[in-house]
Amino acid sequence: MAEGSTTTLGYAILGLLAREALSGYDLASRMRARVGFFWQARHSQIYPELTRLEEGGLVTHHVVEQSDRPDKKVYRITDSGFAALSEWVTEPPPGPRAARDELVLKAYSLWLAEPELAVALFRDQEEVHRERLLEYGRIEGWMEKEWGEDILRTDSPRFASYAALQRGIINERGYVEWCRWVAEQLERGKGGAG
Amino acid sequence: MAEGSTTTLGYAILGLLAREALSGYDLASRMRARVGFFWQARHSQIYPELTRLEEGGLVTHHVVEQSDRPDKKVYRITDSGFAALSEWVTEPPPGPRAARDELVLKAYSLWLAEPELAVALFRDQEEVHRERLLEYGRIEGWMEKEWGEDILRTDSPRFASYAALQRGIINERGYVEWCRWVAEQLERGKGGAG
DNA sequence: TCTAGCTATGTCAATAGTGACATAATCACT
DNA sequence: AGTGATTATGTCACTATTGACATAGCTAGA
Repeated sequence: MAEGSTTTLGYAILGLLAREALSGYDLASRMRARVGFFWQARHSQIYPELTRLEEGGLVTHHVVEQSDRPDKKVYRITDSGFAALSEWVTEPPPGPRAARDELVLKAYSLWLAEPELAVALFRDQEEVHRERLLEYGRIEGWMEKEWGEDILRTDSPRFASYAALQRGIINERGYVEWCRWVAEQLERGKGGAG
Repeated sequence: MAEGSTTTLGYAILGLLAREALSGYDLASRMRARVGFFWQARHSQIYPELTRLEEGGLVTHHVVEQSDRPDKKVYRITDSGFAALSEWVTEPPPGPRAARDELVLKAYSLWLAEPELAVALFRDQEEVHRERLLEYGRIEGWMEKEWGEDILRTDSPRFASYAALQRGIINERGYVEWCRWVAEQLERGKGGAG
């Protein structure tokens, strides 16, 4: 039970429920779209975690009957859940371990690759991240237009959403830059130096 | 035993063994230092994985007897291992799932935080990433000085190391920028807008 | 009526990763 | 002789995550 504490996934769920009450199904779609660019989870992870959170007293649920679609369990964060989340937010994240990135791992062995295939890979990834950057830019524009000054009101969830999005934008910008640089080196290279 | 394929961790290990023969212990320290900024693994994961790689015929080992310290098993990549690694390198990484980042997750719930504690967290993280950026910059300078033109020879492991490091540098630069921006918003904010 | 698709909730086996435990050789120092 | 650090290899229990399987209600269109 361990009242008042949970896993990182638990805090991700609480972070969403702190804004609005949601079903497991809705949480799963939020995890794909909204929060998905820095934390992901499948419904197979979410449903059991909701049970644990409820056992720990951090969320409660009630069944909502629907006529046009199947009934659902809507989960709501408790005072205890708010308290746990608020405490966790300012605790320093553990260790200096950086993120795992498979493309960088591939780059580390890139000297073994067929040059044409390597260029194709990085041009392709450049495009993937450029698309994602554009998508984030669209969301940013929407937030600025729809939310106005709220995005700078640091005690509002809108600021928090905007801040998280900024990390995504900066990250994708850097990723595009890197992919392009690698591709250019490979194109220029053709095996020889300068 | 599924000849010629392995897990991502397996390719990380092969990527190191493609450059030099190493013991499990040495691999573990490389995983902390060299490759550690984009892929990490404990020795408890590495030793079993080496066994699997050997069963799959991708690596072999021989025992090296040492007088000044305990004996060790030195692992060497096989032709089959080189082939598997070379193929994997240019395969597009799966899915569009971005990296998990706990600090961004915290940012998403930052509206619930004590403002002073939130500023402290992001100033602290800014410093952490600034330090890491400086460290990467030192390594970059060392590579450029020691390796010269080799870092642009795209069929050399030195280029591959340099390219992977570039991702780390760009990433940390962006991370520092973001932390600073968040901290500034929080300091300026004090709960009100603009 | 049948089908496809979306909403909705769950379980389960397998893989990936962490942290603790366990053992042992060797060296430097006290 | 004892202590602590480093090198060296391994196991084990637990947690985290994925992908497949399973079920079912409801709607819209062929």
